[in-house]
Amino acid sequence: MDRFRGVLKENNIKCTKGRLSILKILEENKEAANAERIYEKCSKEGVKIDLSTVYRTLELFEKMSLIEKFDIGEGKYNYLFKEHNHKHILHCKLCDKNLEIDCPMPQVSDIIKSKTGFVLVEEEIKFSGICKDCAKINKRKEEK
Amino acid sequence: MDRFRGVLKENNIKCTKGRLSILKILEENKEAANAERIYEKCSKEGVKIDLSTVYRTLELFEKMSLIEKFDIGEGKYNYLFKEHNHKHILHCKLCDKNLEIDCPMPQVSDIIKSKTGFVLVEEEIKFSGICKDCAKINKRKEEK
DNA sequence: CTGCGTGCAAATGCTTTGCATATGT
DNA sequence: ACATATGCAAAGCATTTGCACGCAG
Repeated sequence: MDRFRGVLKENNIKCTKGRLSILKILEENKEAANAERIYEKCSKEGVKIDLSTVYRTLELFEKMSLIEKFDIGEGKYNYLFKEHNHKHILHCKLCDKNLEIDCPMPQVSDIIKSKTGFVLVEEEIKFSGICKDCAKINKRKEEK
Repeated sequence: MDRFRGVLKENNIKCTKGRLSILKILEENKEAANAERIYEKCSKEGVKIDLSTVYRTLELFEKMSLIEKFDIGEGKYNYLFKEHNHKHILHCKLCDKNLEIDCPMPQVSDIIKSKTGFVLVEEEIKFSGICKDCAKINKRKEEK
């Protein structure tokens, strides 16, 4: 349990029972969970906490890069402890610049799962396109 | 303009000024648009219509498979005229069954665009995983 | 002791729905 | 004429925010 205290201290986050409990729950969870689910788990562990506090805590953890928040559609979000996160490269076809983004697959994966019950275990993706800056330049050319 | 009347008739949808206008706007739009944007375009064309009617019309068109509704996160949706829609195969690694889904890339694309300004123009994806039925069987095995 | 964290209630923003009226066929 | 489409206002729902009080450092 002191491990979690340490994590919070390292990130200059004040220790409170709620935050410790949420951190623990997130760390133990392999799968992404939503605020409600985390709220319920807190209750089960006897930690009385308000749902709004759960949201605020998750927001804080995300800002501190302890977890990743991802949008699963319908205005809902899941939260996942950062551990095996990986990135993707967006390669601009015009300027050859590379831009790094968090892997968007957890979202796709969750969407597909909720709609079809299909669980993705493997995927290969290659992204390429046109970056913001090049898009601007392109637009200017078109306007001439 | 009669083209649109025809489309509605074919689908047994009553013709109203609002529906015609929305169908026209959708057909002319290359990019996916949200209800608000469609509502604004109606107004610009002098078609007075309520936002709730726009939503109901979009819901109807989607049910009739004239358009595709896709979730772009934050509880928001975009609508796209069906024309160049393509599908993907989900291949189950356990039973070898194939499941067809609408390409999830428009969503990913819109999400990436809104967050980074990067416009995807090309992607290669290969999905494989475990289908609903096999997941069930697997679970049963684990429980033993 | 002081500022940050919290509970509670109310607000938000997009979308959906109920109901009385208007409109297409 | 009759069912169905529409406008208006109000409800839904996950998430966010304002405010007064409470607790960690």
